[in-house]
Formats: sequence, C-alpha cells, structure tokens
Amino acid sequence: MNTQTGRRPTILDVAAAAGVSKSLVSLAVRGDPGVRAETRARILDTADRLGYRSNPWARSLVRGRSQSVVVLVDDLRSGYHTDVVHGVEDAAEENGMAVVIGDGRRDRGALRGRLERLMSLGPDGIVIVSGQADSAMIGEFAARLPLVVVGRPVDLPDGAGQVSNDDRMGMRLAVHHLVALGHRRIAHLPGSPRPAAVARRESYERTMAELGLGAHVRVIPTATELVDAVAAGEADAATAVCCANDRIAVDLIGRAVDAGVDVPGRLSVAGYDNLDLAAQVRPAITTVDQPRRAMGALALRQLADMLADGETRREVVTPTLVLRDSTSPLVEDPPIA
Amino acid sequence: MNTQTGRRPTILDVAAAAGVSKSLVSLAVRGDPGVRAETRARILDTADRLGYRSNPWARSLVRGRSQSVVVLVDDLRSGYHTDVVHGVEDAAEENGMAVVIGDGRRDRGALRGRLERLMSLGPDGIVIVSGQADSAMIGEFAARLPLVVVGRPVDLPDGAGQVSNDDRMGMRLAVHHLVALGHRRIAHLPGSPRPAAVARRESYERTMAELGLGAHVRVIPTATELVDAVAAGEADAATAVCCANDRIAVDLIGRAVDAGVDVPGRLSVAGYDNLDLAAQVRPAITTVDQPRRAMGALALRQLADMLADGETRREVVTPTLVLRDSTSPLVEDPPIA
DNA sequence: CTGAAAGCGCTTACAG
DNA sequence: CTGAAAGCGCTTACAG
Repeated sequence: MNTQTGRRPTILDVAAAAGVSKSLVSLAVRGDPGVRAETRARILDTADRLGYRSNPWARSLVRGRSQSVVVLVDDLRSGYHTDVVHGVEDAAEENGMAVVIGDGRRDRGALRGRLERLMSLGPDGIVIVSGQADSAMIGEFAARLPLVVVGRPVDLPDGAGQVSNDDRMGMRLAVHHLVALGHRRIAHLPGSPRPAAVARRESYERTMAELGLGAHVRVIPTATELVDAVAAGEADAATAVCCANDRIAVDLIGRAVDAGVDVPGRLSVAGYDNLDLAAQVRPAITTVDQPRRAMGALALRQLADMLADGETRREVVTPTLVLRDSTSPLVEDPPIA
Repeated sequence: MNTQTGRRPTILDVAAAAGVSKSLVSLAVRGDPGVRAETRARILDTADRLGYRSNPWARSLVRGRSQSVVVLVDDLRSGYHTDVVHGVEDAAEENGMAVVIGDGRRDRGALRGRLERLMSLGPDGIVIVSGQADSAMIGEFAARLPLVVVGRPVDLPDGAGQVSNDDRMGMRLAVHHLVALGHRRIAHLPGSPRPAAVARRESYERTMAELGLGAHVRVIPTATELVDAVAAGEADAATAVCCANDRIAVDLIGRAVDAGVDVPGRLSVAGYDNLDLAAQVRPAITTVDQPRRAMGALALRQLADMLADGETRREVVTPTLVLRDSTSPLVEDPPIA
C-alpha cells in the first residue's frame, strides 16, 4: 500500500497552487537562471509541499534522452566486473546519469536477452564488459546506440568505442617476475579461447622466447596434468606457472594442496586479474592487476563524449604486478637454460 | 557513430508506409487480436523494414507504467545477493518486466543515493535486498512505490512486503548437526548487530539451552580470541563453532590455518548463507543454505501482486543444511555436558 | 522575467 | 475490423 492519494501532482498542479504558469514551474524546478529568486523559492516550496516529482517519461520523451546508460557484464559475481561497474557508476554520477546494470550470467544467450530487455528502458548508451559478446552482437547494438566495450573482443566493429588493458604487457610482467626469482621451467595454464586469454598465452610464449627460454615453453591444458607432473617429481616438471587468470590459479593451488605439492615451495603460481579471491585464498596469489575502476570511468566518459560529438576512441590502460605469497625464489638448482 | 539515419521511425511513419492509420499500427505491434491477420502481417513487415521500435517513454507516459522494477542490493559482489537478483530476474521475465539492479556497496549512503538515482528511471516497484536499509528509508520509499524487502529488518514499516529466511530454524540446524557429531563445547561467532545476525545468535543460545548445553554457550566476539584459546589447548576451548555467516567462517578458518589449528580435526566450523566462497575454500564449509533464487522470485511475484491489488504479504522460507568438509565428529573424549 | 501554444510518440476510448 | 481525436506530463521556442 503506498500512500499516494489519488494521482501524483504534476507541473500543472504546482503552477495552479503557486499562481504561475506551468512553463515557469518547469523552468524553476530545473534551476533555470531566468527565474526571479523569490518566484523560484515560492514555486519550489509549493512543489515540495505538494510532493511534486518530475515525471521522467515525459521529460525523456520531449528531450529524447533518458540520462541513463546500460552496463552489461558477463558475470556479476566477478569482482573484476563489479569494479568496472563501480568505475562506470562513479563517472556517471559526475555526469548526472543513472546506470542500469545487466548481468549476462556467463551465457551468451542470457547476455543478449538481458540487453534486449534493458533496451526497453530507453538508455542513451551501452557499456559492455564481456568477452562473451561476439562482434556481430556488438555491431548490431552499436548501430542502435553509442556503445563502448571494456575488454578486448576479436574484431571490434567500427562505431564501437573501446577501453582495454594491455594483456601483452601484463603477462610480460608476470613472466619477468618469475624469471627474476630464478625460475626457468615456467609453464602456462591457458584460459578460454577468448581474445584476452589468447593474448596472454601469446605474450607468455613471446616473452619466454625473448628471454632465451623458448625451450621451456609449456602450455599445459589442465591443472591436474601440471600438478601430477610436479607431484611425481618429473625432472622437467615446471617450478613455476603463470596462469591466464586468477580463477585458474585458485583452482591450481587447490589441486596442488590436495596433491601435497607445496605452493610456492615446490611450485610458484602467478595469476592475472587481481580478483578479490586472489587476496583471500592461502597462499595469497601474486597477480597482475588491471586498473578496473579507471577502465569503467574511461568507458563512461567516452560514452558521454560519443553522445556529444559522436567521436569513438580506443583506449589502452597499463596493468601492474601485485606481489603476494604464491611466488617465491627457486630453491633447487635449476638446470641452466 | 551509430548508423541511425536522421530520426527514428515512429508509429506514424509505419502507418504512412503501410497505408493505415497510426492507431492500427499501435494495435498491430502490441498484438491486439482485433486486427485482421493479413493486415497485421503487412504492418509488422513494414515496421521491420523501417526498423521501427516502440518508444518506451511515450508508452510509459501514457500507460503510467514502465514494466520495470529496481532491485537494490547491499553488495553486488556477494553471491548471496546475486542469487536473489537472479530469482527476481527470472520471475520478472515471466511477467514481461525489466529489472534494474542497484548496488549499495555495503554503504548506507551509497544505497540510498543509488536508489534515488534509479527512481529517475520511473520503475513500477522496488525490491530491497539489504540489511543496511533502515526502516525509515524503507518506509519513505514504500510510500512512493510498491516495495518488498528480502531479509529481515528490525521493524518493517506497514506498506512494505517481505520475504525472509527462517534464521532461527537455520541456526538450529547447524547446532543440531554439531551436537550430533559429538560436540558439546560449541561456540558462536556473532555477526553485525543487524537483525539476521541477532536472530542467529539468539537461536544458537536458545538451541543450546534446549539441548541442555546452556553451560557451554560461548559467544566469542573475535575469531582471534577463539583460535588462540584452541591453539593454546585450553581445557574449555571450543571444539566446534557455528558462525553467524560464511564470511566469518572463512576468516576463522584462515586464522586457524595460520595458527596451526586443524579444521575440522581440532575445530569444526559451520557457516551460514552458503556463499559460493563456502564451497571454494579448503576445507569446504558446512553451512546453512537459504533458497535464494526462490526468495527473489517470491519477492517479484509479491510485487506484481501489489501492483495489481495492493496486497502486502510476509513470506518466510525454510533453510537447509549443506554438509561439507569443515565439520567432523569429535575425536577427543569430551567432558560429558 | 512570464505566459500561451505546439509537440515529443504513444494508447485509449469512441465513432463508424 | 478501422480511423479521427484527445490526452499522458513535460520542454522548448516564441511572443510579450
């Protein structure tokens, strides 16, 4: 039961009660400078007394703008996505815009369905934070509304803006760190076939080659396989791993513990993404951090710019390495590479 | 750059192109049965060809409804909240409604600010999933729109609906489980002073008393204190703990590991809420599960009913115990209670 | 500074 | 089955 007595007051009711025209009420409530101070005060008072609230639909209808954007994420549960969303929200607040969050639930169909539903709210633009979204879908929605992608899809269609992290640089940081600790037999646990994961794997391979460690390149498909080799004490088993992302690193560490393989004692593990989880598990995971909130804020500002002048950009931000407890100096004598 | 050439087509453009009146187009696109099949087909074809999409603002303005609801959560990162949101979304989909998610970021001010912003979208109703929201705030918004609270705030104002889990029953399940495993010195790690946490603590105390274990009731404020006592081998140290929620359980287990206290060997730990995290950590945590999606769905259906007939309900759902690895039978001889 | 008027794009009776 | 008209609540020129 809401206590609205009859219908909500409109601009007309306020005008009548304040003894002015409705146009003047409109100007006053929007803070237009062309209204005498005392008149404005009287009108605002009346509006307050009547409990007047501007009708958003009427406003949007006549302005052709809703002052809102949709931010669509792959998975709400992921701290990664949530941080980006917070960056978008903070920048939106500065722009006086509302942000509507949509959750793709890690499912392409759900992602699309959700966006379609949210389009019915009449947003002014779209931010997509998802590796799930294919470029056809992105292109289709970019044709309807200004759109910015946070991340790195295969081939971003023209007309879509972009904010991404430098995956190549990030993985280099991880590999360099492990090498600096004395490791040579550094394996890689790859992620999905998505672009970010592919870029990270390629960077791993390239960086190893650059460091003269090409012979030690091992892309190992499953954590089990890797852990088994280490547990069995195989001569060429890896002493360190860089994972495509933190989830994989967490899973790996779990399996290592189960198999009695000490991390980082016998196996140093580096992650990527700096999820909350990476700091929560034991040992806390050394990982690559993307400036997620900054990425979200950049995305929203780019969207605002697109709304103003239609300009599209591709922005790249630089990741950093976060040192924690899952990596340590090599203890055994490694065979010289 | 979006490829809209000039302005978007309206119902009038479709009407002209199809050679009918605009009212007929309106009826046809909404699937009104009073339009001859072939006419409808022609109109729909034309609409498609022109890329016509109904303007949501105009529709909402004239209908006085937006077919959308806001669901406001305390913390998006929490799997608990996310599951409730998914329940709301699924039920909303059945009702042809869009759901707009707002994130309170575990901060009362942020929660309120976000809701206020999202009100500018003109939602038809509000679902609040938050212990943060005080009853004044709930009352205020419930006076503006139909509102349902998921959870259990102190004194829910009239006019707000409610869906909650039976915290009393849930904590009973946990305590009974530990007692069945042979534990007697069962401590409790309390949560915040929020209602759900208080109800759980009280249920712990009451259940212990019912089982004749009143003498063993120990509400211990910090995990450190508890772990220290166990590590020091104090004679009356707890052999089991039921925590007010999973976060506390995770923290406790982390500290226990750090202090060399084996879980569940020397200390059985039960959580509450069944967060994703509870299954991910080692040992996986025995916990109490709330039927979160069901709660979300109930909330939305109640909202839909309120929209239809203004009826408000208080619904209570029953939690269940999920057995995992953090609890085990008592090994030492316990002093008989 | 202030008011009368048109119009945003739709839906809803109301006549035919 | 179909069309002409009013109206949802606002904003925006346009006159005064």
